[in-house]
Amino acid sequence: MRRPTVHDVARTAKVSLATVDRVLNGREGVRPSTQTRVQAAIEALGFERDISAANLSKKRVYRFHFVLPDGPNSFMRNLDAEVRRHAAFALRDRTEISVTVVPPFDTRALATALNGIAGTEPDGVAVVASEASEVREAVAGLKARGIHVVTLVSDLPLSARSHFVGIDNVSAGRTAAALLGRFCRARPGKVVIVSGSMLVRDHVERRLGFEQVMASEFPELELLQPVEGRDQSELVEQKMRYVIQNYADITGVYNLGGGNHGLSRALEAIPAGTRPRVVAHELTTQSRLALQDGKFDAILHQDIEREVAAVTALLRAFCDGSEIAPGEGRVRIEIFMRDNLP
Amino acid sequence: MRRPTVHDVARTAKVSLATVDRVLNGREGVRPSTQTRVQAAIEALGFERDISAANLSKKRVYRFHFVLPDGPNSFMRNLDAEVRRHAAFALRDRTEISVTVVPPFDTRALATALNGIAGTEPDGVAVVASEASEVREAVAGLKARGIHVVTLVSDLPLSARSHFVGIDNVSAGRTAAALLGRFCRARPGKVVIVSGSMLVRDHVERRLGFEQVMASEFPELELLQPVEGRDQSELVEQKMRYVIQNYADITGVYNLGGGNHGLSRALEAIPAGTRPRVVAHELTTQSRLALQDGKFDAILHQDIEREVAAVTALLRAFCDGSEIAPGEGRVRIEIFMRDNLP
DNA sequence: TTGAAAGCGCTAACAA
DNA sequence: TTGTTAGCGCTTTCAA
Repeated sequence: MRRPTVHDVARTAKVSLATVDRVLNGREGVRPSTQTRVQAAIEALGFERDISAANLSKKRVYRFHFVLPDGPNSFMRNLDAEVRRHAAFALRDRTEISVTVVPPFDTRALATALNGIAGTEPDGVAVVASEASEVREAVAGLKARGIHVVTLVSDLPLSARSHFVGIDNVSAGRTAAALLGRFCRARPGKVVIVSGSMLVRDHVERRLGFEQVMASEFPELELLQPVEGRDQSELVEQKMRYVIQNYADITGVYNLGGGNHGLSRALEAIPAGTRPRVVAHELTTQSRLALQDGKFDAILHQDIEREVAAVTALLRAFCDGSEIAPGEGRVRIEIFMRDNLP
Repeated sequence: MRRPTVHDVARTAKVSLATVDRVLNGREGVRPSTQTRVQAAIEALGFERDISAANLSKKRVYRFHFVLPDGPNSFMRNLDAEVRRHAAFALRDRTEISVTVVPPFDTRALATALNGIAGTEPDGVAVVASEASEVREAVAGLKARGIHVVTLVSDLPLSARSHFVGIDNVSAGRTAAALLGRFCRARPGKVVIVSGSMLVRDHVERRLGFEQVMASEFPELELLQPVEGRDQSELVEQKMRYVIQNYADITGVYNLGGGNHGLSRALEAIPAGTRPRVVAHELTTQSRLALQDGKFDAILHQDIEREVAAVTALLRAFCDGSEIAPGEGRVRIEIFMRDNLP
């Protein structure tokens, strides 16, 4: 059975193609009675419009702009690379993607960048957000000009952003605690959190989740004051060396931000047999190595490919004014250990 | 800049559209010299064919058939449901999907079913394989008729199947051991493997991987003789009750097959505080409940949605004779704990 | 071996 | 308010 086309609908409703098209696209200039007739025909035939044919015909081009943090953070560099990879791919779907990078943890620079791209009039913007009112205002400005904004990886709630794409970071923190807590039960002691910056929401949320579960399920483990490494390997290494020197019974480490390489190096100060259990975030060259040589026990990961694909799908949907499936943009938290590395 | 179309290529190469199309699709009847001229034009313009326009034009219909195990196994029922859900979706891509179910662990019935669908002449077949020579022969028969076969979830190596879609099951077993071993370190004792059937390859491989890592990394944990539950809750429950009664120091359980609900019920015979750590497979209603109430510690999962999508993508690629990306069809092993449930 | 022309399902300018 | 018609980029007869 051939699936019904606009022609079938037109014939059944006894109207022309153009009228069917008007009804289909909710354009005006159709008498209500005709309207219902066409609707009835659509229902009766179970007609569903062929999206690719529609796109081909309207040769609409979507222009999206990504704003990502600059700097050496491997996760962000991977994200950047994936966006550019995806850009080539998206061209086939009439989607042009451009990218700007801005200094990390610099809310002023981020806001300026966002205000700047308004002038290029893209159809949509994706941004790795930092928490600040100036950033919120910039997002509001874009929205006011009819440019849809989606936050990526780190959210900006209570702003004009239309959607968030990323993992549930509270849940990620809780999962880290569930793992680390179980890993450490054999040897109770102190647990260290390494964070990047409390300026970005994903880090705040991970810490929150981690502390929730630690307190309720593993009260025998003592949490030390978090170490702020600003996602910089050198800083993380230096601060962790200090912590390691000052506390003998560190049994677990949760790095919820970047700088895995620094953490990995700092751990070398401890003899292999007595190192703490380690849970960290994002699978990168360095964290993979650490997993393989046994320095890290588990990595929580977000699937960048899915995220970038979700961003463009969402932005396209916003541009078309089409329905967003609930949970769209929510990416699962993946857990990698040495034996299930992809 | 507009992206180049077949018209541009034709104009540049000074040939007609039809000739460009012949070159593009590798059809014969083009003089080598013309061939190169067209190729040159394609290169020069950086032409890339618009796939959706091509599909629209050829209105080719792909007909794929899935053969899945019948029975109460929740994972298989979910798989079945996902295939049917995907079928509706795939229609938009001119892909018609049909499904047959066959009794589980019955290689004769499976072979008969495979031989039967050859008559309906589909373009491709996806099958959850069982290990048997009659099944291999049936696959060879399909292949001989030009019908591509992809194995799904459980593979059939050394057969005429063109590809496998699923997780790396050895790796899954290893991961289960890496988790369970770490979880059990606080309380050394005996570990039980619950399997479905050694007739299906995925179970064999999981067991292999699990035993590898247990032996090399956690020699202090003693593995009991595996319990065969044939993926049936009642059987798993009954056999596990027996094991629990006979061994006091069971510290870990790995269920690599179905019947999670039975396992869950059997565990209730043990006081909550002293229950073993449990790792199982596949997120279903029952295993989710067990995770939530703390009976299970972790679930290894395969993303059914991805798998079914990969199957159709692969079968389409085989039909079109197009390139298969290396690693295509390989699905990541996901780990779920209570706190990262989707 | 090559080309002209019709058509896939949908949209949009223009005419009525 | 409605209809006619010419495309979008590609494929595919059919004829040359």
